[in-house]
Amino acid sequence: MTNTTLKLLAQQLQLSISTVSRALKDHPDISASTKAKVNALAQSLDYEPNAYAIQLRTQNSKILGVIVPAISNLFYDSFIAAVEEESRNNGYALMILQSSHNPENELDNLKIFRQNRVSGVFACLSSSSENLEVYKRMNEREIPVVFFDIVPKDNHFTKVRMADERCAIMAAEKIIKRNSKKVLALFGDEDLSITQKRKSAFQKFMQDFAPKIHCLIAHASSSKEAEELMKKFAGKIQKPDTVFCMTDEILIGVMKAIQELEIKVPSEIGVISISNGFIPNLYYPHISYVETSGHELGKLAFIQMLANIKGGKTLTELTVEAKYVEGGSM
Amino acid sequence: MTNTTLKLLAQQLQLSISTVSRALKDHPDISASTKAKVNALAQSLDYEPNAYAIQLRTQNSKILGVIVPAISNLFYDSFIAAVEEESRNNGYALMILQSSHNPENELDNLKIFRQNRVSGVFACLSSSSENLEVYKRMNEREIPVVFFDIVPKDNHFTKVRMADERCAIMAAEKIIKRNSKKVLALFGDEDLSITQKRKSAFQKFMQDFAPKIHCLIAHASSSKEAEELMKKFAGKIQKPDTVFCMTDEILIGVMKAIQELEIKVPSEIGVISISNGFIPNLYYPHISYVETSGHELGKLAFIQMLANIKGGKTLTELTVEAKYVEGGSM
DNA sequence: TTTTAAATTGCAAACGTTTGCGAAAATTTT
DNA sequence: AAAATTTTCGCAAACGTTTGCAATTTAAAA
Repeated sequence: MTNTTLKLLAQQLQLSISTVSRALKDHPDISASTKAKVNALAQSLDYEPNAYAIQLRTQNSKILGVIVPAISNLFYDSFIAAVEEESRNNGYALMILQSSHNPENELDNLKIFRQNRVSGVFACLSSSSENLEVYKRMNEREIPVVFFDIVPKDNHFTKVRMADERCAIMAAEKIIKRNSKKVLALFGDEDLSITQKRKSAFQKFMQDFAPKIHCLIAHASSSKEAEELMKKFAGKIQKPDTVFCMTDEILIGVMKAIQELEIKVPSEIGVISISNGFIPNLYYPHISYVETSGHELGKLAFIQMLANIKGGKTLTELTVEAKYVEGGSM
Repeated sequence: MTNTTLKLLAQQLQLSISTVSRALKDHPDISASTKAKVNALAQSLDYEPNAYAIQLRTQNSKILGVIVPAISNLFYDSFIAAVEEESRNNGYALMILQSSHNPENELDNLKIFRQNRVSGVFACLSSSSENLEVYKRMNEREIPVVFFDIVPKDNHFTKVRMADERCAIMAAEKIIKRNSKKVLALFGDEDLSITQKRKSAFQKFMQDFAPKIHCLIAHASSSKEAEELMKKFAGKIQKPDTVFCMTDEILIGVMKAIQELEIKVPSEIGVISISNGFIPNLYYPHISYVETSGHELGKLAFIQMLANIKGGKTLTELTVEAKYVEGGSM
């Protein structure tokens, strides 16, 4: 069965295509009676405008692209969910592609976006040492790009991210309040900018406000590594009394070790993490965490995108504030 | 900066648009020398075909739609990830929308898909008692629909899902092998078809092969409910020695209760679940589970989609097999 | 050299919209 | 009743492709 088109409607009504088109969008030039007729027929033939034709004609796709390293990820999926929601409410549809942490895929994805003439793209870099040429090219073509989470240092771009420094500092505050003596602080991959930010803020704050607390800093680039680090340090004579986990991934590893070694939380060890809350709430007691909401970030990103699309360039770096959520682990 | 078009290339090369078009797609009619010239210029002006124009002309969008109840979900996101991967490898782009468990959103989403003339849609029903009219309308318009996971009973549609009965039976087998005396079996929302399938298969198998095992059946429609049920039954005089969790959601609740009550796994209680593995592996010991892979399902769904697009109708219900993954909880 | 065949390219229509502008019809003003 | 105005509508071009067919050029055969 062939789709109903303006042409078809026009023929059946003995009207011109342009009249039908205008009638359907309630153009003042068209009389109420014709509008009624047109709408009625359109309804009954369930006419649905062909998005391609519209986009071709208007050069405005009403489609936004999203690139994430991986869709199945507790943080990104809530980001996506938020962006999707906002998009739908604003008449945009979403095209989502994942780079699988592979810069090559990222290029392919961007190509698809360009070919589909998306109105804008949300991008999370798949690696820190990224070639930003492509993104510059997007900007040249006047396709706004809003970076989120893992953003380039270059400030020719619009960026939204969590207030990473604040997150780390809030966690540090709690650790100090708890009267910890020895803390194990586990961070992620060393050359991720997010790691650097969180780590340096954390270290500085601890240094400045509680120089007596003994701080063990270590990096783990996987859950497994975090688990092993935790086991290693828990085996030492002077065990840490608090452990700080920079991400969910690390928390997962740490908790595995804690469960296996049957260490009591919070009496034997305090645990605090930065997370969106899903993982921390899986355990008993719930793990206390500084909340980084993918959802909030998504909403902020969307606002930025809209601003970019509408009003030309707004090159800023925005952050969303975090808050501390008390579990029972501290 | 305006986008490069065939027209522009043609002008610069003093060729006709059609020649340029053919040259770019390596049409045999065009001489090698012109092809070279055209390609060179296209390259340097980085020409990228306008997908809308192509789609308008060819009536073939190369875009697939996906509707899930929620993107941020451990099962669906791996499904999406798989479909995305396959799609990209086959030259399709993905448009993903979520219904947020709201049939009204589902309708909106389908509308967007129709307007974008997607080549096909993967759909997971947002509620069991769904009005399938819209989907029939999709089929009338020759837009293939492949249902996954939560599928309609009506068999006018192509469906892929987990082999739910087999999953439940495999779990039951393990429970019997373990010499359980009293098992608590927790299922999800009672009127979901997936619940019905898993439950009836489970019950029948237990009845047939181990009628002496005392089976407590209960339903929980949230993690919280599962937690409370678990606590309730663990408080009884005759505690269950094995608990079966139909989904991740239920497992999460059960594990919270188990951790809180400090019940030892597996010595005091055995735990088995149906899951994709992420949640079960968060605990120590790892929870044994029957694996339902969103990834596998995604791949199967994509194959079905391709078949539908290419070769007309193939109305079948396919299932992907499950396998048992030993953790340390049984 | 002429005829025939093959290789190479261009013309023009079509896909389904939107929109500036002009034309016709209906209404109001002189 | 004629002129001026307003309301209502249609024409046609444009967006960037693809593709059947015709036209031209080149090479091969007679």
